[in-house]
Amino acid sequence: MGKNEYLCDCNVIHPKVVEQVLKNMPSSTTFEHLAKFYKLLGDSTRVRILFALDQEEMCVCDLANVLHMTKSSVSHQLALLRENRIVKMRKSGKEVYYTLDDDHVVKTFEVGLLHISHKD
Amino acid sequence: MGKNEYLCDCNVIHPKVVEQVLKNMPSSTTFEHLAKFYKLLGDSTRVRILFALDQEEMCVCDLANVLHMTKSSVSHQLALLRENRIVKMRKSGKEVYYTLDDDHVVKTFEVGLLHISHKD
DNA sequence: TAGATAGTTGAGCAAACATTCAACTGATGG
DNA sequence: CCATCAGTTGAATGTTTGCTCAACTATCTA
Repeated sequence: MGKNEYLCDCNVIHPKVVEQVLKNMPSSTTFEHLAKFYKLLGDSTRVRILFALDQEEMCVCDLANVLHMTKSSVSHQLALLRENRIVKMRKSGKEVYYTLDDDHVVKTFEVGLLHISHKD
Repeated sequence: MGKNEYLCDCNVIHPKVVEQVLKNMPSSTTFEHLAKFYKLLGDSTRVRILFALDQEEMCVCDLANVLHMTKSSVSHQLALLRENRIVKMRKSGKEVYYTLDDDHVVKTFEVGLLHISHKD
């Protein structure tokens, strides 16, 4: 996502609107963090993982069975979620147990589900 | 995302947990809709567009100037958001004005911003 | 100690995706 | 009618990304 400082190819039509909106825009970094967060929720496998973990603490094999996927595939996605502190893990014997690590994720879910049920 | 009915490569370790979670899991379609919704918010350009439109109704050229991008690029993203009924358009003369078409988007934003400010 | 099971990890690959470029439509004004 | 400006659209391109496969670590148990 390395952005150049390229200019747009058209003129401002309503200078006051542009000026006003520009004044209120948060930094690019803020938007990138926000987009990154939503992108993590923007995959059906990860959404299903989070939904499952929202109900129960689960180990990788059980998750794989619930999702009908390979351990590897699930583990890759869990690693991604872990790196971004959306889930956390706990080791116990041979197993690794995962749980949600973020209250906001649950709230985002609720709003998202509301959106879905409203539109489709 | 055409998923096969392939099996996972490991055994169930806690049958009761798996059974219980499986019982509560919504359909794959529901998760795909949900993921699709989040994926639409999972891009910094689109997030910036939505943030701008949350403040003011804007035409494509003004948006392009606010975002420092080409009309084409902005228009492509607006088309995507329009197809998914997240923004709507209104024609007036040569210009096309866009606004948000979904209350839930705003609420999702709030939760997302909360998440960001909490973690970083 | 050897074998089996739980889980992780990196490389490879195909599909999805964001931006660019160029050609196009359509409305305005001289 | 012609030139210009706002906006859209499709093809091309380079990047991102999700899954697979195979190799690996670690823990338990016979």
